[in-house]
Amino acid sequence: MDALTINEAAETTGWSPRMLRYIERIGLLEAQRSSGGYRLYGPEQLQRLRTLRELLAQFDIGLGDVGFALRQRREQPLSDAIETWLEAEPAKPEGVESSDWLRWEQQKHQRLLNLVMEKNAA
Amino acid sequence: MDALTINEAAETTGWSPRMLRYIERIGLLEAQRSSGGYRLYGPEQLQRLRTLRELLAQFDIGLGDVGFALRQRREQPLSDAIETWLEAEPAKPEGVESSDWLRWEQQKHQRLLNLVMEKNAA
DNA sequence: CCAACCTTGACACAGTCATGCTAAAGTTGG
DNA sequence: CCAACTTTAGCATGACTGTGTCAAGGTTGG
Repeated sequence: MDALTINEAAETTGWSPRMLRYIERIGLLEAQRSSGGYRLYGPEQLQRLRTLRELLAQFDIGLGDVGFALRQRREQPLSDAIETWLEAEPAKPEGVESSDWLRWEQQKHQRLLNLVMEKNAA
Repeated sequence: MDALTINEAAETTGWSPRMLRYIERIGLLEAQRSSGGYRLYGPEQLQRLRTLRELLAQFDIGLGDVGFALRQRREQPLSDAIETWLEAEPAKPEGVESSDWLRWEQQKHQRLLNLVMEKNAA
């Protein structure tokens, strides 16, 4: 069972010790602890830390993004809600073409009426 | 076909006109355009805008988070990469208990050796 | 025992996010 | 034609992100 302390781990993974603590703090990867409280990184953790770097660089995303992805996979309702919202998206409002748009605003009255109704409905 | 202009849409959805443009800019929801370039929000868009507000409030997330979710569902490789990375997570390093940790660092020599080897491997 | 390393906490700072507001210029519709 | 509204672009800001660094105080292991 080999395990590196934070500075050693930092050196092998390319992260700074500061960032290793930060990464742990935002819930992305936590290290074992020695009885005295020292963080101890095993080979598996080290690998994951390196992979994480590649991940961020390759797609130009941030730690927060990965953190959010993690949250999504943990909070199903959140994931569902977002999924639902995005689902209604690909429907690029078709069927409303030029001919219709020609009188798109024939009378503001109607629109304002809707506006009011929507207000009351809310 | 009713459609509201940006200020009207802002009023009914609770967003500010500024934010409606911002939401469009980050790719979350785009409105139709009049021949002159005015944004026109249909009932569907208005509903989605309201839903979006609830979504953010209910889970305390930001527009950027939704934007990231959108990006994930569009860029499969990104989604896969993150999924893969997260997958290796639930494995809370089991099998390494007290007894093992008692001599977790019996000799730094071994660890430093590993460190060097890892370096060379990289 | 003690030099070397680690821990948490705090101050710092450039960069991004979410917003507002203003200016210059074009659109709309009565 | 013109008042009212919209568009894009830019400056501004408070809050948060990612990162460094320093201080005071424990841990480790030879």
